[in-house]
Amino acid sequence: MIDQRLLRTDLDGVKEALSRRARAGTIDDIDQASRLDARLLDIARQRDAIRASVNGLSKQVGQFRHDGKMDDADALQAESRELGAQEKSLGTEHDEVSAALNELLLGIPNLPHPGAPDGANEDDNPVIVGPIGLREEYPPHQRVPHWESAEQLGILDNERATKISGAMFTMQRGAGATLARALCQYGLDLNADAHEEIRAPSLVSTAALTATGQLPKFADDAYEIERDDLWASPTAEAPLTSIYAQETLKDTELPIRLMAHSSSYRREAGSAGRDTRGMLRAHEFDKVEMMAYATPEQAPELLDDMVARAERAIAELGLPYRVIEICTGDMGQSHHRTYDVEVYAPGADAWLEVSSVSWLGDYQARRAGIRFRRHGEDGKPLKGTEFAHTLNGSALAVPRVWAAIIENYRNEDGTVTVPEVLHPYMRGITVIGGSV
RNA sequence: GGAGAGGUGCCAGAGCGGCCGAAUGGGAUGCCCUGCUAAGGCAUUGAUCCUCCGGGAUCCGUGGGUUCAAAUCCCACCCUCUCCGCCA
Repeated sequence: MIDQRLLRTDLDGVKEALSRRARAGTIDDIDQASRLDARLLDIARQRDAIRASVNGLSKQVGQFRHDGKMDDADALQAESRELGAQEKSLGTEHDEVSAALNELLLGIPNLPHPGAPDGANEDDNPVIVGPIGLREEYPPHQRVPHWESAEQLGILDNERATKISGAMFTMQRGAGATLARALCQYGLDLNADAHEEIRAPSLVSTAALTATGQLPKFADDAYEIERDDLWASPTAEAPLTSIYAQETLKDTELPIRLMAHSSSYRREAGSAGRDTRGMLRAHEFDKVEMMAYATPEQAPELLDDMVARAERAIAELGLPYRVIEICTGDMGQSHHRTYDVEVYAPGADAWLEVSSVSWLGDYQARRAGIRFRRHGEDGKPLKGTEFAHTLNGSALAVPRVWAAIIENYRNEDGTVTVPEVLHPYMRGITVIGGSV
């Protein structure tokens, strides 16, 4: 959520920033929100004034009754009762306007960082690193898409996964399953130097998904477990961000950096029919996620560090990759500034997004009620609190990295060499397929 | 799922429907006392919103209700603890 007060203090600035996002209707929503905000303020002032009178009268009533002046008390009670009726109607109006405003605000995207590149869509995302490790030519045996080679090797069995759960579910077997698990462990170990490992719930509350921005606007993208008012977490970002919801942290304990391996569940409602083959897009997939709570001052450096970590994971696997910055037209609703790491898969002949690292500003913190208190040089707490900044990003998205390994490391005989950094986790498997 | 107990400030813990944003104790902070420490004395110690900066409103698990007035009464829900059941 953007800062509601900006609607009063810098409406033009908000509009200017959000117009860069090229999302239809946003400016109208801002105008509408601004009007509602003004009205709400007006109503709240009136209501508070009436409440003040009622409170004052009630006190007098108490005094009169205490002194035995019942007639005076009765008179004041009557007066107060009338005020109460006024307050009630104002209160109803206040609640209605407040609900409408809140709904609007929850749908208004975050303000993009001034340095984020302008652009209309994903075609305008500038490449800022690489490509690194990309070959001029790929031999024919690496031009085989993984859904063919992996099925041949017997390490991917999506046909049977479909039998179990339907289309767009995947299943790895044998060395393929081992490889998927190895990637999780690798992703965690690589970042354990700076992150606390979390194993969080996979089913999360409506509040948790609202905090991160998936709700209310993108409800169709998530699996809902209606009976229990829970949602299958579409990313570990959701549970990780709600860990400190409604808490006030100390600036001295920031940044708090967490990582989690989790399964992620997505209905992929908006991308039905896209990337339906292999491991490129599935309803359920595993990844290792990084998350940070920070002060506004710490955030830029953390963003760079998290991108570097995502990059390093791919680089050390020996996969060709590049880093792009997401332009204003392609950014997610909650994002303030975002970088993607993409890996090249020669078989599918595509750049696959394997990490998306974002700085959310205080957008999610405001929704989740995550605050922090500053402390002075002398270590004493200062007056007041601020919303924290949050950042998150995938340290390693398993399926697409898995696919990229199968395609990039495919040998002429159809076997797949396991990247060296994964050897500690592969139970001795260094080559997939062939006579092991 | 069943039975019972409970959810109050940084912590513990009290709270007749009005004098309760909240006793008391602990902690923390400041000052005094003191050669130092300990002990002691005094004081301070929540957040959010609005503000004509005087102040006003709200918050005692959450949401409703009763009342001139609710931490206190009523209803629903959530969570925690104990016992039983079930279970990895």
